[in-house]
Amino acid sequence: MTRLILHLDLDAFFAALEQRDHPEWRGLPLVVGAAPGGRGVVATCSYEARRYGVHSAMPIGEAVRRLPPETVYVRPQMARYAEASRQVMTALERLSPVIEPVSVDEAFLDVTGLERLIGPPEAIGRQAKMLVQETVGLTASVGIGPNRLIAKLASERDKPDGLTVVPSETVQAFLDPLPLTVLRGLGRRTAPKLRALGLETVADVRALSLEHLRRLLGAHQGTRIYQQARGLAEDRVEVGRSRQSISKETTFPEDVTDPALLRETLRWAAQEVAYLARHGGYQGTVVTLKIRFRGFETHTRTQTLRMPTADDRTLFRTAWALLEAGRWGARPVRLIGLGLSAWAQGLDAAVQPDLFSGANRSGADWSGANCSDVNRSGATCSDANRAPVTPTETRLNETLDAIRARFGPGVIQRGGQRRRP
DNA sequence: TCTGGGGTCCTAGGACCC
DNA sequence: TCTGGGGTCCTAGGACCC
Repeated sequence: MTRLILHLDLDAFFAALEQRDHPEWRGLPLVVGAAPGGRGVVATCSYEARRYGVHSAMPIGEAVRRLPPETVYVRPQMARYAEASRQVMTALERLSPVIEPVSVDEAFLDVTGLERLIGPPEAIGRQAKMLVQETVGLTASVGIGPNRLIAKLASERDKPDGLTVVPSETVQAFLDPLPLTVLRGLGRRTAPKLRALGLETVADVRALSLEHLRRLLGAHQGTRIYQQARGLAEDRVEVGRSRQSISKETTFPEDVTDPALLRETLRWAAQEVAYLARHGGYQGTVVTLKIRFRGFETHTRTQTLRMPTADDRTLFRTAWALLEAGRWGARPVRLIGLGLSAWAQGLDAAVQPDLFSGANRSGADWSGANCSDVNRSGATCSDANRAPVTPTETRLNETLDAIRARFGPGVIQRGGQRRRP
């Protein structure tokens, strides 16, 4: 049976939200991302900025070089964006309850059968865009097709504020002239392998045999590309997919050799990850340490624990032990971070929300307390309403403030948004 | 140009067991 | 003396995506 899959993508989401809330920024090039002069990239930029060739993931320095002086630079406020995203997703549920958000600004909906209620696919698409406009006052681009790949490519066809429907009969004609990089999995590394053979478009890829593609890209990847080139892809939309891992990492404004600062940063990451895990009802058994040295050389080390945990001290101790076991010496560190994954069977958030966070609801006052002996169930000082800052965080903030004082404001990027006293 | 942060999934090798 | 095949788990790295 042919399904009808709808993909919706909010146009320049972060930038559009900033311009919505700051009328004085409308019509100007606007960049959401790292501070100019800092060590980061563009997260999103307004369409006015895109005219200068600026795009997501471009190093901020390069963006500054290209953009005119009147450009507005803002730091991401993820909490605000997440809230708007939730509003959008909730509104779209009224169109179809079979919805799978894939990121903060994108979702797939299975709208199979809605034609009887609403009308042709175009009418369903218009309905989706209207819901977004009414809810958050933003435009979205919508694509509709028989599977996720086609729906997604259709939404990219006509941006911003576009609506493209690709019926099954026209899938191949739609796909054939597109550059081969539109296929999922043909990126920076893999695409050149095919270009080396003189291939440019999806039609060119379709000329290769399954065996040839499997030899070139590996059995799994080769098969997937072979199918995608023929318009065949996943058409299931998974409701309530739960996450597989939680991580926190940070790039220092300047490479760090001081072990104390690495320790404090790792402790901060452990607290953040543990906090998120407990509030999501997760306990994980695999701890990952991530470290990136000067020159961008990146390593990961993992350890599988005997017992699942969401305790920040366990995460920190495990990660620190991994770091010491790495024997990397005193090389300048660019980035450090920590992750938790491999949830205890049957205990993820979808099944047992908040199973592990009950102990955190006591309302006890941890502020300024020594949190080393709170309890064994995962509660620590970093919970209690999040308002009091932990001693660890205070120390980290002091260190980061010192760096700010040396390198100027705005250079410190710490992932996510949080309440600060 | 000099590369964020948060993710997902895959591969490949080695250990270990039957 | 030399040497199996399969399954599972763990680990490191990498490609890719938004």
